[in-house]
Amino acid sequence: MTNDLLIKHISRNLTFSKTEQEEFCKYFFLESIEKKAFLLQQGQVCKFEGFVVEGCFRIFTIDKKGNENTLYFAAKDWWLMDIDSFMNHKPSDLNIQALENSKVLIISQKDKSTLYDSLPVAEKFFRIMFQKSIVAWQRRLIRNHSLTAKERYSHFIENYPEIASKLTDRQTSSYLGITHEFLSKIKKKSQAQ
Amino acid sequence: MTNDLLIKHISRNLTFSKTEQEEFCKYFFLESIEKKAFLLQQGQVCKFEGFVVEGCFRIFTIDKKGNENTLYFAAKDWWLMDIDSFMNHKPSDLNIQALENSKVLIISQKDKSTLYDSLPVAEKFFRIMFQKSIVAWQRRLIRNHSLTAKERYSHFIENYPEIASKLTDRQTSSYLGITHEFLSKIKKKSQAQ
DNA sequence: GAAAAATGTTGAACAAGTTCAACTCGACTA
DNA sequence: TAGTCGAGTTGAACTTGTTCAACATTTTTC
Repeated sequence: MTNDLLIKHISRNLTFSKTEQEEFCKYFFLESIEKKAFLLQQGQVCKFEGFVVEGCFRIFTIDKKGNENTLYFAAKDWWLMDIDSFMNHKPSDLNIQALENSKVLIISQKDKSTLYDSLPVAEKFFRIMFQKSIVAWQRRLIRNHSLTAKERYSHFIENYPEIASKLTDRQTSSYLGITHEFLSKIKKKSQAQ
Repeated sequence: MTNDLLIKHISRNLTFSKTEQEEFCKYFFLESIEKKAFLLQQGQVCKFEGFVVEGCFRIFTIDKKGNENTLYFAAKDWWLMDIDSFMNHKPSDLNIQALENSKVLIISQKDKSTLYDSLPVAEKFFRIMFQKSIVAWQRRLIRNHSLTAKERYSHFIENYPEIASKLTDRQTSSYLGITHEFLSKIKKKSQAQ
């Protein structure tokens, strides 16, 4: 079952009964996305939430100067959406693009509200997920303020080696908040040592 | 009642019945904190969650070089805690300090679990709060990557004038991720124009 | 399999932001 | 009342990271 991964993921955080597991999973359907295809493009309203089963995605914005800014990467076991757009029914600033052929368990916005109503423990589950997510955002902000580009790069490849290995330097640099030219220079320097 | 503000705050996001409001509020107690006093210091485990009723707080870390890094400011109507420490019962990296004489509605960790169990709609409420918080963190990260220090400063004082007016330049600069010397130079330049 | 397009590399000039040290000013304290 | 302490200012030298342009290399596309 493709839902096995989702159930395992839930169980890492909370104990669901068999019935609860089934109720939770029944709203999700599996979708395959080809490399380079977009699950969401800026301007669209995000009407789904996704859980990555296979592959990898990049979530990024494009600013006024045309620079891409990567918010995060989502590999297997990660959730995927534009929360702002999803919550407030407004056009998204984000692009969600597959970095390779991928599979995602999708739940529609409508079904998500139904799920919350029918299964109170789903509220608890997502409340915990969101809490964890905040911790990650806070830590990333502190790293951005207190570490140099080189230190952030090292941190990234050490902590997310599987993701890092799938990326082009341009994608990595847009996550770190530096230019790709400078990343190239950082890499050269660390080789030299 | 000191709980009026809390009830108003909830109502902005969700509709609670009178009974639910009472059940929700009964776990909170009001605490007064003097200017410069700490609600939490790094090394301690965060065993509470707070809702600011009056005053203002600064939540910050101190890194290895001794630099202060402000995560956020919490004025009236904001929530206050170290989520990581609270969730995982581990020593906090954060300091929560009152910038002026302040009042906070406090709920203990123990009562928070009781509240979640006794009032399912509390799960929904905090789930929504956390979602909103993530949106704010994501936006801040993008600003940090795509705007200059001067632009971030302008954004801050335009969007949070009440908070900004209470801060010293050192506090502001530690929020923006720059040195206080550089903030001083930014301010001088924008005066000149 | 060739052409086109995107990716990575390098250097030189530049801009943004830091560091350190010296100085001013007010506020609190003995 | 003097003294100290923390906050803000300024300048000079420095470091980090950017920009632009040229070129090499790989990947994609037809």
